[in-house]
Amino acid sequence: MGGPRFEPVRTVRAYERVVEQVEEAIESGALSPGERLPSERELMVQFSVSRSTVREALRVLQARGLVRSRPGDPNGAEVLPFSPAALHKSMTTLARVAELSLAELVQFRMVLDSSAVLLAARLRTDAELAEMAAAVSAMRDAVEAGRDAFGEADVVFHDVVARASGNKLIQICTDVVRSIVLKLISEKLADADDREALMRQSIRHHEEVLAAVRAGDGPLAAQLSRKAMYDYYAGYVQADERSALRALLD
Amino acid sequence: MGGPRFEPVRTVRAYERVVEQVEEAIESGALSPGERLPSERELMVQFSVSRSTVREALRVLQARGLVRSRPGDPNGAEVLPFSPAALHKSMTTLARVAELSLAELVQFRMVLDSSAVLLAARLRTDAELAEMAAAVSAMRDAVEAGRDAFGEADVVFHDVVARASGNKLIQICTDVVRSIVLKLISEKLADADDREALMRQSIRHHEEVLAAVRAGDGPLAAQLSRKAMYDYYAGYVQADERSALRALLD
DNA sequence: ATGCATTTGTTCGTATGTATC
DNA sequence: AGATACATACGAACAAATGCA
Repeated sequence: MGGPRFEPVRTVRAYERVVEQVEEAIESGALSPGERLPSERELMVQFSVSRSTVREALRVLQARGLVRSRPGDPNGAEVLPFSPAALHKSMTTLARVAELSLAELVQFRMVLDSSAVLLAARLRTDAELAEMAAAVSAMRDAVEAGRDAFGEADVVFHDVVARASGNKLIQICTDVVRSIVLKLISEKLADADDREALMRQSIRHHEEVLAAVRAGDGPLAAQLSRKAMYDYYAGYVQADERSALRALLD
Repeated sequence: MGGPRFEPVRTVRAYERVVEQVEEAIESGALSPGERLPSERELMVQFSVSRSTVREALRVLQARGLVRSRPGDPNGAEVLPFSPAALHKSMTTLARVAELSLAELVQFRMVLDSSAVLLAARLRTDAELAEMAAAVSAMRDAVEAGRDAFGEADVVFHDVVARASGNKLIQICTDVVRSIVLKLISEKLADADDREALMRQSIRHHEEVLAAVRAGDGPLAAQLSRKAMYDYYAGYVQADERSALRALLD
């Protein structure tokens, strides 16, 4: 018994070894955003692989949002600054192939947004509070202005709240999930005949949340936030899924 | 003024068009998990592109977790069932390049886990409740048994709770973020000299949460869950970041 | 502003190891 | 065991695009 415990040898493709090394260099900070990778021909020398292999590796790194290469650029592929694009892509794919329902996405938003506003109520700066107030004010102006302006001001409000939460992960996920939800119901949003009533109700809700944040009452702000999102989106989710959303209300 | 609003022409690479079409086929359900793509040679005919272009497209699809190709497989690339691997990968990358702190990750776990338990308290089935109880029981047995057994039983408990929440997105994100956190502190976890005391405290907390779930008291269960996670992880996060964690406690 | 050299995007051909029948 | 079809990997070539002198 005992003896050396051999591990199964997984054949690792050549392009993967290239990806691993470059990825490690980027994530460890040895390569910073804005810097350039060597040219493809230079890489094939350094890694002792063919150009095809180098290119397959670059495609993977590009798909992960780490680099970008342009034809003719004599400087080689560019190391990109962080972007949630890759996360966005994989979560969008997830939503489709895992067949996430609109209710699940909205519920997730309720969780994230209410948590963000709970934290923001306790951690926000005065400057951030002013930004939130300005966003709500912009929402009021937008009721009669343009059709897009209202949605944009709404996004700004939630962005400021997410930022004020102090948690970058919450901020990023909030942004990603919101854009997925908005894309899913973008067509329905347009032809709502009671659009103006919905907007005025939404503004009222935002004012209440803002007041709670100003007062530093996190739990109240969170509760109001969940209620506001429920009221705004409940009409778009199937009736039999609304109960799951209501389970988050107090 | 006015006139047609021209859009900038972005040159789209050949391999991208291939990716788009295959991706669309998979996400729309035209291609189901287990099914096979045509062979590379067949694909180059159908898309009228070269072998290299086909291969670059396949690498991207593989990086997104949609297909897998093996050498010698006479059937061509396999369409994979959904897996959160791609989401896991991009969130791990995010954690490194966006320099997420342990505190932010733990805070995110507190948000997700407490929301899951809140929902589970209201939506769980009796069978799921029994699974949770069994997991806590396994944690008790594991205190003296193995060192890994405790952690595994703990994972099982939270998995059941996440599943009982009825929200697949919460379930997946909970799983992804937990594995990232555990990886970050895996080395520290081993050499805690007061390990047994921590385990007994954790079991006590889990029993309380379980009781609240059984009683259907969601808010209480959520509150206990946040407190439990704070007590368990606070020692690992930097002192100046603990206040952000406490902002989530009531 | 105009070439020029270099790089990427893409194609084609070939050789090799491997899985399946 | 052999034949077949496949993916992996290499190398050479051409077109298009870019940056620089």
